[in-house]
Parts: sequence; C-alpha cells; structure tokens
Amino acid sequence: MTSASVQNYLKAIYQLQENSETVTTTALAQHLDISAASATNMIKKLARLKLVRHSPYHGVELTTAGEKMALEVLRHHRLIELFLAEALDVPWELVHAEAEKIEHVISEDLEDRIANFLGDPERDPHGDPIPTKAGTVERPEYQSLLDVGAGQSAVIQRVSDQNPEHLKHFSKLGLIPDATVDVLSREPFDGPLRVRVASGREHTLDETLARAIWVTPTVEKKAYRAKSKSHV
Amino acid sequence: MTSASVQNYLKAIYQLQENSETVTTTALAQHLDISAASATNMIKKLARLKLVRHSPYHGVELTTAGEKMALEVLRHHRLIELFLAEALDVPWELVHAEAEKIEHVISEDLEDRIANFLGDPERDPHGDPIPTKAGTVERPEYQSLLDVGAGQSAVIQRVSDQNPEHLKHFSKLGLIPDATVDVLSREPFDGPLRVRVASGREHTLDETLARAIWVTPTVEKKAYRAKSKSHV
DNA sequence: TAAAAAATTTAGCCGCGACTAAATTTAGTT
DNA sequence: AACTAAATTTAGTCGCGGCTAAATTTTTTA
Ligand SMILES: [Mn+2]
Ligand SMILES: [Mn+2]
Ligand SMILES: [Mn+2]
Ligand SMILES: [Mn+2]
Repeated sequence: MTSASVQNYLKAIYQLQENSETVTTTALAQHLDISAASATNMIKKLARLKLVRHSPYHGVELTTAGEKMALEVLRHHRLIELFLAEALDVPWELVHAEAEKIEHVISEDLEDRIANFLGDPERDPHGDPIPTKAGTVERPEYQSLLDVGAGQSAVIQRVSDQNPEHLKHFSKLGLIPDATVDVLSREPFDGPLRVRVASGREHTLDETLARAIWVTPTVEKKAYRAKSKSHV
Repeated sequence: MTSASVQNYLKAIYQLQENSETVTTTALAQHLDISAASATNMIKKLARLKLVRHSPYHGVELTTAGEKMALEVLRHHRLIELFLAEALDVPWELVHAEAEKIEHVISEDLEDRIANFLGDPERDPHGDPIPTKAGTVERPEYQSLLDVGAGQSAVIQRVSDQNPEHLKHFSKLGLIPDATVDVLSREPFDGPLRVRVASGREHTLDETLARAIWVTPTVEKKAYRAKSKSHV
C-alpha cells in the first residue's frame, strides 16, 4: 500500500529520532542521500498522510501512526537480516543491503513465517532489537566502547550496521555481539583504543570504529587501575 | 539496473512466446493487466533498448539479449519459489505471489547462495524448469492431462502456477509433480475427467483444471481397454 | 471488395519521487 | 540590532510507467 520510498523515509526519521529529539530536513536528506528539497517534498506528503508532524523550518516528528509503520518496516528489515544470516549463511556485512530491498516486498504472512522459523528472535545479527508484531521495541541504553575506561572490560551488545567494511573488520577481530572485550589503554584526545578480545588477541581501534560498538561494562577485573569513568 | 517493470514485461513476453511464436500487444496487456496503450509504450522502450524486436501492428519478439534477461528473472523467480517452499514451508499456492516481488530485488550473490542451498535444483515447486546461471533452460514437451486417454496412466510433470485456488485444490487431491494418475474415464465434448491418484482416491476434474496439469504418459496398466489415443 | 469491427498506436494527461535554482526563514556573529 | 551564513522551502522541471480518448492500421464480415 505505502510505497518503498515512504517506508524508507519513515524508517530514517525513526532512526534519527533515536539520537536527537527532533529531526531536521538536512539530517534526513543526508541520511537518505537525497537533496534537501526532495526531503521537504516528502515531509509534506507524510504530514498530509498524518504520519509525521511538521513544524516548518524546525523539524519533523513521527506521529503514533508513523512510528508504528516505521517499526513494521524495521521489523521486516531485522528479521530478514537474521534470516539471511541463519538460513543462508550470508555474512553480516551483506545482510543489511539485501534487507534494505526485501523489507518492502514481503507479505505479512511471510514475515510471520520467518519470525516463526527463527523462534521469534529479539535481536538481529548486529545486536539491534527486533520490534514486536505489536509494534513495541526495546530501547536499551548502551555505552559506546569509546567511553569505557582503560582497565575495564565490557560485553558487546550491538554494532552499527551502517558500514559494511567496518563490519567485515569487526567480525575478523571477533568484535561481535556477546563477545567480551578488555579495554587495555586509551590514547588521550579521543585517540585510538587498545583492546583484547576473548581469544586473547589484542587490537587497536580508532575513534570511528570504537564509536560504532556499543557495550555494557562488566565488573572490573583488575584493581591496579581503579580510575575508570573520570579517566581520560 | 533495469526496473521491475521492464523485468516483468520481458518475463511476460518470454512466457507468451512459449505458446505462440509472436506476441501481440493485446496478449501482453492482458497478461500484465494493463492497458494496450501502456503495453505499446513499453514495447517501444524495450525496442530502443534492443531487448525486443517490434514489428508495429504485428507483434513483438525477444532479442537474444531480451531473452537472456527474461531467463535471469525467471531463474530468480523459480529459485525463490522453491526456497520459500523448502526453507519456510510456504504452501505452493502462495510462493508465486511472493516470488513475483522478491525476484526483482535480490542480488546475484543472494541468488547464488539460494541455488547452492537448494543444491542447484532443476525444477520449481510446480515442476517448471529453473533456467541455469548460464541462461539456458529446458523446454520439455509435456502432454496436457486433458489429452490422456481413458485407461492410460501418466506421471504429473508440472502444474500451472497461475491460479492459487487451483493449486490449493490440486495439492489436496494429491495432484503434484511426480505423482502418478490413472485416467479412468472421460466425458465427451471436453467434459470432466475421472482420475485415480496413487493413494487410491478418485477425483473428477473439469476441463479447466485438467488443462492446467501437464504429464508424461506411462505404459498402460490394463489391457482390457486398449483404445487410448483415438478414444474420447 | 467495401464496410464494419478489432487491434494497435498516437496524443495528451497524471502521480510519484527525484532534481536544480531561487526565494525565504532562521541562527549566528559582530 | 544589523548583517551574514546556513538551513529550509518554493518554484519549476524531468523520467518513469501508468491511464483515457482519439486516430490509424489490420482483419473480418457482409
Ligand atoms: Mn529500504
Ligand atoms: Mn541490522
Ligand atoms: Mn515480478
Ligand atoms: Mn512456479
């Protein structure tokens, strides 16, 4: 019923809302790689459809109906990602691009069958929560690996799926959801991060990479370096 | 690269060519449920792209390039049908509609993974041959169940996937590829057909249904009714 | 073989979702 | 507070793939 374009806009607005309260035309345009004028155009259409509230020159916000639609698309997307990974061994840096297209064309019946096949999963391969059929979704507050102090260890909860090259790199290093990492040291001024993974291997992550990994800290292993939060 | 519309037109032309040498604008329009004017429009575009030869007022024909593209789409379609049936138990009357959409959005890599998962299959769930990656396809000459004489038996090779209600009915009766049917009797003037399936159950099929089932005849089981081809 | 019917193409239109260039509004700076 | 820069919207255009109505060509029928 609603076009793939409308679905992509709603999904983008939802994802931008996760970071900042209100979503600007420019942010939306950049996220979707289109011109600002095109974004304005679609925003006006979405407002007509009562899927967003538009405060001209100030930003856009999903209505309840708009958020529900966004979550439906997001559910499709993440179920498909996991399904491709599980059923066909598609590597996790490729599932996003495939899901971006397939999410718009599957029936509700197929969605249900995929969810059932996967045992009603709660996370996609990157650790992102899968919205429920009812239209709810978890919003766990993770910490960026960047903000973990030296000497602390943490469990990876999710990894940004935006950059396939980064994903490929992360899986090579063992930086995947549920893996434990020890932060060894941190260069000043947001410099690179030295980490050790469960296998014992040590790796250096620059700021951009570390920012794409979200974790929950575990209890500190070693006491000889107690300074953590205030450090750096 | 090429749009879903172009792909659907090419596929439609290919399938119409299987029955009649040349494909008319009207036949194409009916097949795709669009106006004749729209069909003409797209035909001219396809001709510009060298995917068809158009003889105005007389019909259209795929070029080698057009046929290759049609077969690529058809390969996607049939692999997806079989994959949905095998991996997710989607009933065979539903796989066609899903595949009709998904066929346009999967990558070549995903196509390869699906083919590999299925063990490079040769037939889709309805018995239709799956084109190879190289762009070739079998064109077996089956006989309609309608043309099998009383007393003969036959092995079902394929069943038309055009009508979901018919498919549902066929699977209920056990009329699926590789099943053996005995034709018991045939009413005159293309009247209904009485058949027995392997389970021993007997069913009556009207002309439309019988025409949708394609078979290869087997050796005759019983000699007391030797008249076969000339009978009816 | 001429007239009628059917098939096909042409002409003109529309909604969608993109674009650029120009106008407008808002935010930042001195 | 005025000026400037940045963000946003408006205006106008385009290609795509549909549509209807009218013109044209082919086929059928009388
Ligand atoms: Mn998408
Ligand atoms: Mn993901
Ligand atoms: Mn299709
Ligand atoms: Mn089929």
